[in-house]
Amino acid sequence: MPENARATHLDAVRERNLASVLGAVAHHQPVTRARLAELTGLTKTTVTGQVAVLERLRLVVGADPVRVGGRGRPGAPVSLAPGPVAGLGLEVNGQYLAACVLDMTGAVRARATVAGDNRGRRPDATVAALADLAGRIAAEAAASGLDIVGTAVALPGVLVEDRVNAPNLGWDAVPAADLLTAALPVQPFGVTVDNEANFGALGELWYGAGQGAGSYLYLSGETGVGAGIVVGGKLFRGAHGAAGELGHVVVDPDGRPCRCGGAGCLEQVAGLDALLRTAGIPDASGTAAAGLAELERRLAEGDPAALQAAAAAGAGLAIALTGAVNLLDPDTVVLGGIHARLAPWLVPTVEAAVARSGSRLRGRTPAVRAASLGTESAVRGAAGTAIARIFADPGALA
Amino acid sequence: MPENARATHLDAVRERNLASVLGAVAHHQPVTRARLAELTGLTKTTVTGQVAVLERLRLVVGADPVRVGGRGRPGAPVSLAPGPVAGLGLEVNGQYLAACVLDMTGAVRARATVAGDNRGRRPDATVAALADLAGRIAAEAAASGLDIVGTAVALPGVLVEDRVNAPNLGWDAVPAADLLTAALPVQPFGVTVDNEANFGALGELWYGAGQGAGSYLYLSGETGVGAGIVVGGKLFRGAHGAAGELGHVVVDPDGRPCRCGGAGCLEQVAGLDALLRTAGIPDASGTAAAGLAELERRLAEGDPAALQAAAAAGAGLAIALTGAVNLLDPDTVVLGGIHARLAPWLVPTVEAAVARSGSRLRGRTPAVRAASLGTESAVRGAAGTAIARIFADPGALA
DNA sequence: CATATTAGTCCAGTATCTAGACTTATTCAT
DNA sequence: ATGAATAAGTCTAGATACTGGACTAATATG
Repeated sequence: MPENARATHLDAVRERNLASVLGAVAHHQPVTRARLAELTGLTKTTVTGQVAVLERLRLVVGADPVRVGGRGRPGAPVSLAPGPVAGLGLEVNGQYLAACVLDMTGAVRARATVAGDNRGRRPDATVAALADLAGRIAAEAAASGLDIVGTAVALPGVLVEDRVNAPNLGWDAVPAADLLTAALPVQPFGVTVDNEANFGALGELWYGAGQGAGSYLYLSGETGVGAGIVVGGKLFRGAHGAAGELGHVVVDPDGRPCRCGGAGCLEQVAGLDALLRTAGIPDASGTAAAGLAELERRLAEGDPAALQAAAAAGAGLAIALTGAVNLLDPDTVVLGGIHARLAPWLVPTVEAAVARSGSRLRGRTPAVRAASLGTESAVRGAAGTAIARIFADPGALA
Repeated sequence: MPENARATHLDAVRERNLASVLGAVAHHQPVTRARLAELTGLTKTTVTGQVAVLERLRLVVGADPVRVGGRGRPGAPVSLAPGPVAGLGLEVNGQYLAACVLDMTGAVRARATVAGDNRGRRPDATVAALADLAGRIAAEAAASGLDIVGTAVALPGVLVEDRVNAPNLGWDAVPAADLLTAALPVQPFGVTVDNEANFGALGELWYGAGQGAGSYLYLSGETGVGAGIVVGGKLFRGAHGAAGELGHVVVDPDGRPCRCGGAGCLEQVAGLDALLRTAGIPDASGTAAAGLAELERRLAEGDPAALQAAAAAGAGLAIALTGAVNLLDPDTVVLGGIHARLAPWLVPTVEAAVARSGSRLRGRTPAVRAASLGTESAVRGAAGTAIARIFADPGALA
């Protein structure tokens, strides 16, 4: 039996149309009310009313009347307001905490990072440190006239029923959303928690290398390897929110056993630890960043072990991504995290494999690119998500 | 910049609520208006009005007042009408054409199959034969008081921008939807064309082994191997509708070259041709069904070559499905087509592999089952899709 | 047989959108 | 300069769909 649609009431129409007008402003700013009416299919009357609401919510402001030289009365254009409404993105990582404030226009208005080893630290201690960082950056934002209305937090782990498993942090079934909601100030849009790969995918989609792609796959490589899947501009989360575990796709049936219980997983050839091991770089624990830098140096020099490590990673990625492309049919594949840094050694292999496989079926070959936001993909995506929630339901600010 | 919602008008509210009421009837029939008001969150007044519309459209009918023994005035329940509104499903396959008529309740009201080799036949000839079959079954349905309002057609190929590539039929960029729309009578809901694996997935979801699964993966094995992906009760089509090409996931990097351009694809170990080859069964062309029967016989006898073929297919499926499960996070995996018939020899291997990999991350292990509709999965899914379009927009019948 | 209880209908009221007339602001031609 | 043409934005009336509560209908209970 097909599923059924949820009932809608009249006020829902208003809310939807408010979101629709705000979205049209975002995509076409600066834009007049008359043009908004064309864009949304609503009448001028309705648009005027909705714009008035959005102005009252301080989400849009009147812009300078940019005349191009038409005939009649010139329109009074509106644009997204560069404040005071803002969203906060936070990120917890093995090596650092990061924060980033975005205003409605998507501009970065504040950012901060706190280095420190979060692996093995107690979850509540990490959450307290994050709340402290959030408090400081919120104060900084307030000083420049911004008001944070929602927060999103990127974690390096899998969400299972509102609990987070993050092996690289030593977190096991931690109710992260609850802890964070309790630790952070109350906000109209509350706190959203998700996987670092998912937010990274959105970050690159909105502000980085994924712009313009309707559907794409973002590969997030650190110690572990994960993927964020975007379809039609939205995250694909799977049935229980655990989609995108690309790191545990089997790329070598006879390969090394993996901490996931399987063997020959992608993570065992393309994760940071695996790369350093194969390249013969000592695992000076806690200095992952240093290890990566050393690997890059040796690759640039042409060190054979390093090149072999990159080749193995490239081959593994090629197999895993070929499979993912056949299964998901994306526009674009973006390599993020360590794989963005190693892109020169990986992209050609991956691109060739993806182009070869299935090309005779699909006709079209997805582009393969390196991420362009570096280590910021996930925080930016998180902050963007906080903003996106405002776009989805601006009326909730009232 | 986040995407924007489309504007809604008042009449859209009416349409949505009409669909909502119809859906509630479907899921809870027989059901009174008062209960429908509770279920949908609409008022009794509104529900009464909507039910009146649905009765006028002949989608629901009054049912016998089933009293359980409450106090007050007994309700006058309504149920889905077992006619005259009906949907038609069609399927084109290498070896046969099939058709199936479903009424609103999901009951099969007519079915027919025409055997014949469609491989290499000209697309327009195949379409003409299909239209002929559709005409005959529509006449049969009309004789029992049914009126077909929409048709869906399952094809063994990939859709690329409204054109179908179906290597097993010899179809290359055939504008199937246009040909079929022209060949079939005009209907309110028109003609929907999709992949056989996608419709098979929906067929098993609604009427077969996938019932109750929110998200699942349906494996459709014939000469080729494809997958239908259902997420949250809806098909996942990917960016360009070509998602689910599981047959071309790499399961053996050193394996045989494949017609897709790659090498070591799943299809090369788990497709029907590959299975027969490995089992040493001569490829008596055109008798695929006979080949499969022979393979089953030899497996039952314990023939070593046949067992080896099944083991290789099982191992390949295990790798491909493990990857798919990690990427998509479904509830359930359903093996369809030839793999349903071979399930006894495949399910244990696949189930063990899927349970092993990623279990430490996700906690939950998807169930692995054989399809239960046999060769009918795809036609049933197609017919169900025709019906589903009525459920999605009942007002379009007016 | 009266009362309680629940189903379904009727009717007035509210919120939202639409349509078209009207006002305002600007350009272009005379 | 001045008036016609043009386009933006506002105002008013009207249509539509839902809500809420009063009302009628049908049945069980005591």
